[in-house]
Amino acid sequence: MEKFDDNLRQFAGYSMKRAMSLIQTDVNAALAPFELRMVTFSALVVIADNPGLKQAQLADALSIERPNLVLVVDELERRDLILRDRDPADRRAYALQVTLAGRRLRDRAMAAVQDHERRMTAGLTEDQRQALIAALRQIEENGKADDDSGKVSRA
Amino acid sequence: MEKFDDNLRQFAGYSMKRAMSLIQTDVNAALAPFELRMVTFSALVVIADNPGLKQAQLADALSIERPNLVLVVDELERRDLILRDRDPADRRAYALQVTLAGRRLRDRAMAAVQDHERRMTAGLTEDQRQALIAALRQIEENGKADDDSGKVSRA
DNA sequence: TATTGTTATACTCTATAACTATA
DNA sequence: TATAGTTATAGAGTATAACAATA
Repeated sequence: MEKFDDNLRQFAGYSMKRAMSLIQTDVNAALAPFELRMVTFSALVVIADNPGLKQAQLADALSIERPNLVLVVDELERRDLILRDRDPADRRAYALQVTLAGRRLRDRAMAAVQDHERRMTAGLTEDQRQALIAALRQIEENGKADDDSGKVSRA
Repeated sequence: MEKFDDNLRQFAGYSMKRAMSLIQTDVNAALAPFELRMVTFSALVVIADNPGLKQAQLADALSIERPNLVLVVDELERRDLILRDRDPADRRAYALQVTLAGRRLRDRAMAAVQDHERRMTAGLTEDQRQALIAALRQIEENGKADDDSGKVSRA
């Protein structure tokens, strides 16, 4: 049963949209006990791994627009998980730092997300999981290349 | 450069979100000449492949909520790409049918989406592309199973 | 002039409750 | 009472323009 969409299943994007929707639901449930969402978790991890990062750099790393990042950083700062140090060399910019509480929450959330990953990729071998991630990165590279060439030809 | 998010790259969901965002942009650009979006294209294809389908069945097949499907079907009907036949056996329901114009537009849009698929999966062998789709379907099954068990234990 | 962070805003996607007409 | 389609609405997520402070 449920083969109404057979013709769409030839497209990676179609299955990806469906898989992504379920992953989003599952990871948000996994992060709910920590009052984190996918984007706040991602920001927390990247800040912890890259002390002194500026907001613009973080937005670029996570591929989100700067205005949308402001509320994410606000939320992490309000909960004392990170702090906004002033960059002495450039007083416009913040140097983002994780706090001890932030590091501890990240560790617990990271374990929960790893559980989530194991749940969602159950039935795949580790090789298959790595091949999946590699294929997704290839698509990302292809998409970025198209994006760039579009920008260049428009410019 | 740009390895700020190395720690997040171990998660399929993280790379998937990034790949999906670029796919969405690219497929919408590919469908723009036909004034279709991903969801209207998908609905058109499934209706064409399953004449007489009811809206509730279509919503279920595409995993979108019934209220959100209404505007999608409205749009396709307004453009005379599909029509809403009344089901004589159940006067509450519509039997959705593709029109000749709808079939023709679907054919042209399908070719454009196949081009898009080739562009986005460039650099992958056909085996790798098929493995990607299989892995995504496995994740979808895992996510559905979790979803269901959640519902059961809550019920 | 250009850039950092910010505000305001708008548009899409998604989810739920409640209605109507039929069953 | 349950279901098909609909309406209204609210919440995310995402994108752009424009501003103040600083470079």
